[in-house]
Amino acid sequence: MGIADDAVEIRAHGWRTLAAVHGLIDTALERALQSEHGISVVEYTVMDALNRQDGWHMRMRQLARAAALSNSATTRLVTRLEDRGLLTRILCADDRRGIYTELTSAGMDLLTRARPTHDAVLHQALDEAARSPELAPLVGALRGLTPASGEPVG
Amino acid sequence: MGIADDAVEIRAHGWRTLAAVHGLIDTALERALQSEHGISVVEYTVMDALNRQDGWHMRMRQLARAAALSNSATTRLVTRLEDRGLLTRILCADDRRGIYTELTSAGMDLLTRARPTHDAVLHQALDEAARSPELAPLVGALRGLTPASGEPVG
DNA sequence: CTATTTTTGTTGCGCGTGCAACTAGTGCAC
DNA sequence: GTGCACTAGTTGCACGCGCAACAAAAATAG
Repeated sequence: MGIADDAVEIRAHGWRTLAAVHGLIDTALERALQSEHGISVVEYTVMDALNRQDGWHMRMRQLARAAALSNSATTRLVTRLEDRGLLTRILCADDRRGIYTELTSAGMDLLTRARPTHDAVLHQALDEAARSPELAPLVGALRGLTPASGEPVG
Repeated sequence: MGIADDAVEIRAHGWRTLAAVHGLIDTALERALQSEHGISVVEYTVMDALNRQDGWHMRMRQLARAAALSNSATTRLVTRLEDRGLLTRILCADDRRGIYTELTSAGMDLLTRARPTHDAVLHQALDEAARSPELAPLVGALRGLTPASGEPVG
């Protein structure tokens, strides 16, 4: 096996590890957020992204990128949250194609209530992943990432 | 903001980054594998896991863990692949609850054809992720993981 | 041996998703 | 101005998913 083959295998291994850790955390968060607050992980992610803008609006397209969702899924997710009164659609005046979304106060309340659950479960899931010899290295690397570097994901 | 709050924020940031990279790669792989070989990422993952056992059987439960799937999803995924002649169910004699699964030669062929696509797209997606300042650190950390340490994910 | 609990895999069901096709609005060429 | 390409968001549709309930086999208790 040559150097090039090694690189391929390292990438594949890294991807398997990444997917495993992601699945572990995602499943844990999904169950906790769903049972305790009636929202899914993507819904939490979108609301958190909106709140992170601190009063700023976000377009559907940005939301789609922030949540790694397709356009259609984003449309329906926003519709769902709007029907529940957690956010509002705001037509943009200068570009009549664009639609801004904004958290309502009810949305912020729910987010505030859900955040402790989210953070606790995330903490717990990471610890559990770190207990697996296969996943521990990635979890360790994750802890080294600093929020300071780079731009927000959305 | 205290030290504890920093830890919470670092975890949340790491998780957002992880999810973003995962989504990027997963979407790219999904499109490529689906259009070029007619299989999904999970299907490829399962077949790859089976092949990795090198002639060994795997039980449904192991497959479920390896692919981060529920029991029901695993049942249907195996049924799908079996209907396409890519793998076979093998009843286990000593434990009549257990069901082993094994790749057929057709399954191995398809896997062999799909692997170059998978590896190339993975390479490309990682490079694209590395171009984002926000995601680059994690991609770099991923390259540092070595396949030698630890046990297989399943 | 019989009763209970646990494990393994399968099905009914509702729901969220991506893709493709579509409508509506913008920007550019000329 | 008119025509054309592009972007933003929505809808029809088929499909895979998780959850809960289930059947069957094994392990454990008495």
